[in-house]
Amino acid sequence: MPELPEVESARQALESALDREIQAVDDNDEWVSRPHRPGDIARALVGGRLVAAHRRGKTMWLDTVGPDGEAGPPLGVHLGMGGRIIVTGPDGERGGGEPVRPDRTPRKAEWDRFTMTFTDGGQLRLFDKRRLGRVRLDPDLSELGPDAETITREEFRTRVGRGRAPVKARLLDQSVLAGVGNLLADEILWQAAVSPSAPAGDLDGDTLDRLYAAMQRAIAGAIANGGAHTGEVNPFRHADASCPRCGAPMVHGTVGGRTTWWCSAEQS
DNA sequence: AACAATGTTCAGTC
DNA sequence: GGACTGAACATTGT
Repeated sequence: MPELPEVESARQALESALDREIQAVDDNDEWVSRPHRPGDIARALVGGRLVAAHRRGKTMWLDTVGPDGEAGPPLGVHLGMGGRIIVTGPDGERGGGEPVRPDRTPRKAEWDRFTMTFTDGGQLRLFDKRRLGRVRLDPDLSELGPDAETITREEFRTRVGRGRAPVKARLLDQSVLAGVGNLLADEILWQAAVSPSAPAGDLDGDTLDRLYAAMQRAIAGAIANGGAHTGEVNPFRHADASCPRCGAPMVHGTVGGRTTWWCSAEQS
C-alpha cells in the first residue's frame, strides 16, 4: 500500500506510540532489520521511549530517548512494498491513524516483522507479508530529495525538469523528490495530460507547473480518501479500459522500470 | 507455472 | 564520473 499518503497515515499511527516506555523489542528478522544483528535494536532501545514521529517521502523515523532522558539513536522505518504499522493500546485495541476504509487483511503472526512492546502492554508492530519493509537505527536520509507534499513549485521545476530519462522515472526517483510511487506517478501524469515517457528535460515551464499542480491535488486527494489507489485513473489501469476523460483506449507498457498506464490520445 | 506487485538497491552500460 | 537501465531482493496473489 505505501506511497506518501499511506506512509503519512502510518506516521500518524506512530504518534500514538510516543512517550510510552519500551519494555521489549523483537528484532529477530535479520532481513528486515539488516544490517543489524538480532538484539542490536532491542539493546539500543529497551528502557527508553519514542518521542517524535517524522516522515520524508516514504521514509519514517522516530526520535528516541534512553532511560535517563538522554537522546538515543533514531529508529528508521520503511514500509517497503506492502508494510503497515499497527499500534495497540494496553488492552490490545487499535491505536489511532487507522485507514479510512475497513481492512480485511488477515493478521498472521509470522507477518509481524518487528515488534516493540511497551510496559503498558500495548505494542507497535511492522506488519508486512512481503518482507520488503525495513527497520534500522540511525537511518541515512542524505540521499532523499525534498518531500513531495511540501516541495515548492520552483524547486519542483528545477529538480524534475532535467535529464534525458522519462519524466515518470524522474518522478519516481526518491533522490529527486521523495514520496511519489507508481500509482501516484500515473495519476499525476494522467491529470496533467503528459506522456510518461517524455524526456524530463524537454518539458517546458507550463507543463512542469501543470505536473506540480496535479501532484499536489493527487497527494491531498489520496490522503483524504485513504490511499494512492483512490486516484481517478486507478480504476482504468486494466486491459480494455477507456480514458474516463476522453474515451480513447488506455494503454500500458513499462516506463521507468514499472508497469505504466496512460491515455493513448491525451498522453501521446 | 509464470508473472506482476503502491519499493529500494546494486551491478552494469553508455 | 554522472546518468541511466535492468535485474535482484522476499513473498504473495493471480
